Amino acid sequence: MDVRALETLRAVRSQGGVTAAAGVLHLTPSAVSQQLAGLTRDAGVALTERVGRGVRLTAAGEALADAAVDVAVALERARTACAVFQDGPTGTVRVAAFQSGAWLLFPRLLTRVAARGGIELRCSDEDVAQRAFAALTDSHDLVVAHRPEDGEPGWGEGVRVVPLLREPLDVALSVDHRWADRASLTPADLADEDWISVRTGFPLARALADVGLRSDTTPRVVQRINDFHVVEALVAAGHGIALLPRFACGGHPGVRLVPLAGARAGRQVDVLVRPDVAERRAVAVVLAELVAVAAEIGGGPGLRPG
Amino acid sequence: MDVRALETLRAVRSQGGVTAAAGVLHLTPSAVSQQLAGLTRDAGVALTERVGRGVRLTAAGEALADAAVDVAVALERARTACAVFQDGPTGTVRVAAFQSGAWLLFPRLLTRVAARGGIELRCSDEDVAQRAFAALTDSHDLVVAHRPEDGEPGWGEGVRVVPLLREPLDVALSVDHRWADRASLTPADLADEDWISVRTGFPLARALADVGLRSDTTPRVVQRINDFHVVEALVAAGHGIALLPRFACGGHPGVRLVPLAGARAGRQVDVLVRPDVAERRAVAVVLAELVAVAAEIGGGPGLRPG
DNA sequence: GCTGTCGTTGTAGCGTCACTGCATGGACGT
DNA sequence: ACGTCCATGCAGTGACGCTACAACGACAGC
Repeated sequence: MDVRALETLRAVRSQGGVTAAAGVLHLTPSAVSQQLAGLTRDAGVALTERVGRGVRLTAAGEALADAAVDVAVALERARTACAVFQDGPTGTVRVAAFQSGAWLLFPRLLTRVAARGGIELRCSDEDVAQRAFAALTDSHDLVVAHRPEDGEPGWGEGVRVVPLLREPLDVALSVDHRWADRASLTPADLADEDWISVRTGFPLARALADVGLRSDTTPRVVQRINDFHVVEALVAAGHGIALLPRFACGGHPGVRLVPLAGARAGRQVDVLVRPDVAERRAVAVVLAELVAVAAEIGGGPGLRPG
Repeated sequence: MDVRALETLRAVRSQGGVTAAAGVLHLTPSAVSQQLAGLTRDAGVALTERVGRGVRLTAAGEALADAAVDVAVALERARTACAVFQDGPTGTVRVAAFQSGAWLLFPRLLTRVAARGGIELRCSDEDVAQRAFAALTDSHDLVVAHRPEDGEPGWGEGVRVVPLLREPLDVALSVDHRWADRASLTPADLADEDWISVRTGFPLARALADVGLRSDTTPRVVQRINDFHVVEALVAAGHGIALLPRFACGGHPGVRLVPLAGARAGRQVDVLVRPDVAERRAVAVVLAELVAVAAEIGGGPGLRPG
């Protein structure tokens, strides 16, 4: 029973298909298929079953994929076991984050990690839908993801979740808006406004719908923009209002953030990491620094990154 | 980091050398050496160091060998994970035991396992010194070993120990001996007798020395025979007396076993199994049957195998 | 001190195995 | 009904690990 094949099986599960798994493994789909065939032969039971034009893991496949994670963890522990006998944690760590999270965290994180020395950070921002965050753990060591705070915390199977911070969502108004000077706003106040939201399937889309539920209305979404800086520009120009995270936004001079009263709106920012990757000392160090950065930001709501 | 190489490192530790490890792995010493070299390159630290004309594991090597056991366990769990989705436990299990243990346990064990079906037993008797028992776990799934009951229970590193039974040691006399009809004997009674013991380094050699200590004498050993049936034949012919285990001996018509009073003498019978091998369902079943057989024997001291 | 032997380490040759590329078959959407 | 996408099977090729052989170092005996 080959470890590479087990890793492949795990990738097929998290990526949801042979071709996608081949992508993150830097292989051809044919190679993945052959590894699965060999693994199935070793296991003696079917591990995948065809569903439509794709494949899905059987119950046995799921169990084996779970076991594959344990194998990977044990292997990584083995690497760590002899790594302590040499120098400190070293190597490159690949970190992915959604844009506003990247804007909020990466500058401080890079500073702190550079100060420690020995670890090279490879940061990248990824604009993916809610369900796609877990799959990023195949190509990145640490994945900073966000979700509605009241949503289920289920990110996916075989992925460890480390909470970073809860970020309140404020109402972003143009400074020329009639309520720009209000200390707070209720859902009822916002019933008849033009809204700028994000694309459906992305974490903050549901947060706005939840706010609408409080006033028994459906928010009138006139634009769907994912990049918050673009949203800010639109809000400043008076093209609508938006729900924006407090820490990551608010720098635009033409935009005012007003807290929401009578409704609890927020997003939860988590770090996703595969258990085996988490065993790497360098990854553990970066994760700890990430938590520290989040504590700094969450502790003082007015803080800016840098 | 290859799992084969990790397994090789573990074998080098338990076998105490490259050539011996190559033997149990069915490889040439050159292949083992190359695997070690590759593993050392991956680890970044020296895993072995030369001592005399052999090698020894460094601290890093020991740590990595420990981790290798965990990897093997995880891999075996993976196999078991999908094995539950097919049929019951199956396969062949290799069991080794010292001679008198084999005589005592194998017949009943074979009967019980055959009654379950699906598992093929490959039994063998091994006459090795105390320290060599642990190394047998590389070539056998289960190893039945024995040791003086008051000795340290340390069998070796990375091996799981399951106690089977404690077996008292009685004094074996010829039926013509002047004390053959005594109900019990004290160490002082035996101070001036000719003894038949086992070869030095074997478990029961120390038990006799301990009995001698109780009477402040050194037992006069006139023969050293490892096979208890040969010992019985010599005792019956009046060539000396011996310390023999109660359950495994006593069938000879010319020999009488007399309990020892005033001194507690016994041997402890254990099963040695590698943690990864213990994960195999078939091995676990056989181990459970072995424990059951031992309970039968230990429960009624007069029982004979069959 | 020299020699014989044992055990580990390096090198050339070879076999095996896994991956690439391409072709095939099935399933969904237009 | 056709095109597209995805998974799978098959031949070719490359790399990797093993065997066989040779060399070096270390211990024991004369």
